Amino acid sequence: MRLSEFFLPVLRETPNEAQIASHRYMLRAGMIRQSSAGIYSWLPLGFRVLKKIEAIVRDEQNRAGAHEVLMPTIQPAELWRESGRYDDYGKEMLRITDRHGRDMLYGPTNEEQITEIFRSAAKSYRDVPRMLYHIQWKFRDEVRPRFGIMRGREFLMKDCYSFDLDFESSRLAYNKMFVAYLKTFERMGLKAIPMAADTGPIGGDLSHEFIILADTGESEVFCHQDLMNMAVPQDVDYRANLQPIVDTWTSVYAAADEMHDPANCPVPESELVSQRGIEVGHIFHFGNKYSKPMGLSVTGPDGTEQDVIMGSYGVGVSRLVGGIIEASHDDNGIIWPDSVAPFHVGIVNLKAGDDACDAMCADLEQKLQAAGLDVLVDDTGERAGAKFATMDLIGLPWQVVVGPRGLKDGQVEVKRRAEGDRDSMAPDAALQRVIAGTAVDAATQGMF
RNA sequence: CGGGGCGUAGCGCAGUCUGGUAGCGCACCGGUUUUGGGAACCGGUGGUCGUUGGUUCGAAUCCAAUCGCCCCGACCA
Repeated sequence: MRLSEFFLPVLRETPNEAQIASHRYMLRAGMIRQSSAGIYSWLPLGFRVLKKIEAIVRDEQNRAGAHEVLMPTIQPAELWRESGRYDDYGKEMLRITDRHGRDMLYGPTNEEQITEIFRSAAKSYRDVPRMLYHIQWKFRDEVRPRFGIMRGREFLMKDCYSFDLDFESSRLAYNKMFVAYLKTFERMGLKAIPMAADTGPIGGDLSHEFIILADTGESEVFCHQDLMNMAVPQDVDYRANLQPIVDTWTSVYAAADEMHDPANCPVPESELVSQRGIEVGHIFHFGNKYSKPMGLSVTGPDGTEQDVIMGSYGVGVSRLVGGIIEASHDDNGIIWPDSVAPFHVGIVNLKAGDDACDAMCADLEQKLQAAGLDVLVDDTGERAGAKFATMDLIGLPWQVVVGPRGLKDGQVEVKRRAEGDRDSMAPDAALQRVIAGTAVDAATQGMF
């Protein structure tokens, strides 16, 4: 991609409404634009990150055995009257009346909708277990949207729903999602802590929040230090028994500040870690909370009708964009993990229009693309300092600097955004270092 | 929903107290000299001062209403 042809409206100064790092940088790096309170447009750079995160979430859901569907954003009120939540949900639900006077709503979540879909199709115990998910925009009319994309009113969420015959089977689904979440967040370069959570308005008796660690996070998390270094399982067989993995992760102390009681904490202070964090995922087992009132049942092996046992599993996809920035930035801008970077490498042409520089940049771009990397070439007429500042701001993992001075000696410079140091080397060596040093996520390969 | 703050050019701000017809920096356009960490100089473009009503000879400025946005708290993917 040539920057001279791209749409990247960077801001040199921070808009005064943006207080936290992710909001400031998303606005400055031209990733998003605010439409109204808590509602944003995604510009090309932000859109690429959002889509890459979505692709990774999708890939892990598929691996766990869930099937993707797509439900509408607008739902009929009748469904919510069936579950009883139409009256319970309150002002957070955006209610709409269509031209015929029918009560509709913009979905804040999809338990009712998925229950309706499943009940119309599932009749026998042979139709379960199943897991269905979708990645769709939600709307919750928050009283106070804030922190940019992190607590918007409109947000992109992956929500998965499990359908099982009994509790024990449902627990297997819960465990699959638990493990899938560990892997999903790790794949985005995040350290996620699963924490036992209140089941809240959705109800039920088994629930975990997944909190990613970031110094600027909203809530404080207390946990045993062992959790910090716990290895996320690789190459998981989702048909195998996952209970040992879940047990390993849930046996270690972890609590949000409202649940944490320093006086009665089982972990000695020397082993206790206190960190700030952001909730990016939440999984619930909620039994027959929806299946019972909405009449979702199947005929069991013994010929009796049984309520289907359900769970729901959410990931805040758009929130993750902000969450990753909160977890990974410095004073100069964003530092993207390879897997979700909008481009893996930025080539800085210090003298656009110079034949040698132009040719070198084009050659590097072509070879990096051939190796499967997403490449942004700054071929604008900006001065060097401005180009460097923009590159640091948008946070691409690698920068390759091509200028007449270095090129005279057959050298280009390679800079790793995270560490900041620059090395001069021959172009071939630069290619090799960047290609070898980039972990392109398979789910994002060739997306753009 | 309680408390606080702010709406003046794309962004950051001054001007409001004390009314006299809008300004600064950056950005943008043209030119010259420059060119390896946000260049300098010259010349330009761009604003119904959030909106509506009122007071006044005259309102960004005073009064009233209204809309929007942000921050703190309670609540949430």
